Amino acid sequence: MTLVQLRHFIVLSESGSFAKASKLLFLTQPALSRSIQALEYDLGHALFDRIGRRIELTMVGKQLLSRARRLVQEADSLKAIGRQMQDGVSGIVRVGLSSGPGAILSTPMLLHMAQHHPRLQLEVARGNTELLIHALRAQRLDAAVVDIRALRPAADLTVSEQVEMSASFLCRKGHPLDEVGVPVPFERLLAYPIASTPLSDEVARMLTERYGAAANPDDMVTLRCDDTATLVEVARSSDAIVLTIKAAGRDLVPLDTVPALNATARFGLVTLAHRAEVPGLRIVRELVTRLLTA
Amino acid sequence: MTLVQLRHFIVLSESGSFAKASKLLFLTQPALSRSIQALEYDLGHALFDRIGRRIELTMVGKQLLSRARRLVQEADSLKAIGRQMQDGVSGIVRVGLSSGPGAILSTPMLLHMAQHHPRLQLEVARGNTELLIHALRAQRLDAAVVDIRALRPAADLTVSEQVEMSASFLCRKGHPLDEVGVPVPFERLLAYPIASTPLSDEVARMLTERYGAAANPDDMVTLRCDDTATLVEVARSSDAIVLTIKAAGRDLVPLDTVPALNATARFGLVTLAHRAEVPGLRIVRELVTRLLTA
DNA sequence: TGGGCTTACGAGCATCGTAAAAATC
DNA sequence: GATTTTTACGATGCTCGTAAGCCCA
Repeated sequence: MTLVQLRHFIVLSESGSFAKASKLLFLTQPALSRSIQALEYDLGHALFDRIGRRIELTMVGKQLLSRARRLVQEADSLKAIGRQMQDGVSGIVRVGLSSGPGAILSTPMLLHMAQHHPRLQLEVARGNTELLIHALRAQRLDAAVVDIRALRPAADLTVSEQVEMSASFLCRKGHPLDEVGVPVPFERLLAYPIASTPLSDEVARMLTERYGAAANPDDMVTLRCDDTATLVEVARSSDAIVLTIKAAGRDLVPLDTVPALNATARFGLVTLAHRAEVPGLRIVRELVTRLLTA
Repeated sequence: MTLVQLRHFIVLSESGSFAKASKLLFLTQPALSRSIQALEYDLGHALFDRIGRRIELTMVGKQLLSRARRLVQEADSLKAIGRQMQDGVSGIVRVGLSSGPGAILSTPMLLHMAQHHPRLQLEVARGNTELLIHALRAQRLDAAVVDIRALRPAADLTVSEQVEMSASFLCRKGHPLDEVGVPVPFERLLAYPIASTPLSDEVARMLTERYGAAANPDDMVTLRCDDTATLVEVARSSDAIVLTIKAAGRDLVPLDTVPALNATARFGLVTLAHRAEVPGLRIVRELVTRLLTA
């Protein structure tokens, strides 16, 4: 018994003749004839009476027809669901965003989903990289977007959609240091509160090499917070200077420090290696790339 | 997407490895591997994560598994119902019995069904041959057991299970004519009431040829009734003599008339030609043969 | 005689099993 | 090195389409 045979059975019962049904099924008459014969043999009983040039459902055929209909319908539904999940237009995706990506992506991502993929559930988790990776490994997340420089390389993780974003010291418009076209010596920054997320050793090393011991984050940073968005808000409403990627605060002013900072952060989408992706992740993936490179 | 593939999917998800599943499915490992691959391709998404030598259901796989289970289960059920109807162990059979067969078959048939096929509905209709054949053509009966000599041959009717049964004049035990081993001249019968169902022209002709004009049923038969069982009961409780098949009244005594009657009735099971039988009819068919030849 | 279903036969396609390769532990 | 999955390849089997046969109006 085959799903194809059941489809033939159904169409034949509806069209009332092998000739018509075979056309509807894009088959030749003999092929349909054999298909029905095979089904009848398999079920152990004739489904149709061949009365001269007319056919008619047998008692058994009538009883089995309704069941065959339901079966085929469910098969179609199963396949449709499979394809739907492939498109990622429905289902659930759980994405973790670390501080920087969170500030840039959270709002536009949720917005985009609400507008363009109403049937796709998106769960955004915020947290530091270590926490997110742990959740990813525990399969409580499907993906995480983090600074991959803060990520210890691991064989069970795959990084994709990597984007490098330039970082800088940022201040509010109208800040005392906001003098257009005028480079600012690093020392002048220290007159203001410096805000930053916890920085990796790599970044700390770069800072001290460039600006001296005073740039050691342990000393330099006065406002430390996991959440970049909060830091940006602080810089926006005060004279505090925030060290972060420029894209996180587009309404803030990047300061031209001397020597130039020339720092970047490298964001990437981390998933478990050798694991099939949740279908909806395809959309998230594209979105992340688009939003970060915009 | 194939039912076979879905079965493979289910077994694989339960066994947890291609190797085990392939053994359970009586397949080689590569065959199973390809089957799953084909299904995954068809559904548009991986169903299993291949993690080293271990496999694990993907999110999509988990969602589709339950549906696949239900689908396969219903397919099995459909097939089972088909086969069950084939065996005829359930369903409904409507059989018409004319006078003679009714007397012999009604009770034992209903009894047998009640005892051995409790899930098979049997409807027994009694009536004369003409009435039964009409009901058969109108598809209000699935079969009729009648004297086929009283049946006008017709292309749309099929006769099977033909059995010839000897008929005789029967009287009760202890009847004045019941003298063991002593043949009875036909004329002596006429001293008693003669009971019979309406007889066909063929039988009438035979009677007059053998015993003379006095044997013309129109004159000879004094008790005429459609129902053989009733006639037998009359003969059982009176001196009436009944002309019918011996099997209809096993407790009655067949009379050795001179010349010998040597009459038979030819019973057969009539169905519509070119029509698939109701499944349960197989059992009825066997039962009729068995009861009539016993 | 024509329309409709079935049987016969050769071709194409899918699935299978065996064997070899790749990958993991 | 052993076990498990995947890929390669030749063989079997199934289903299809064309053509011929059969049957009923």
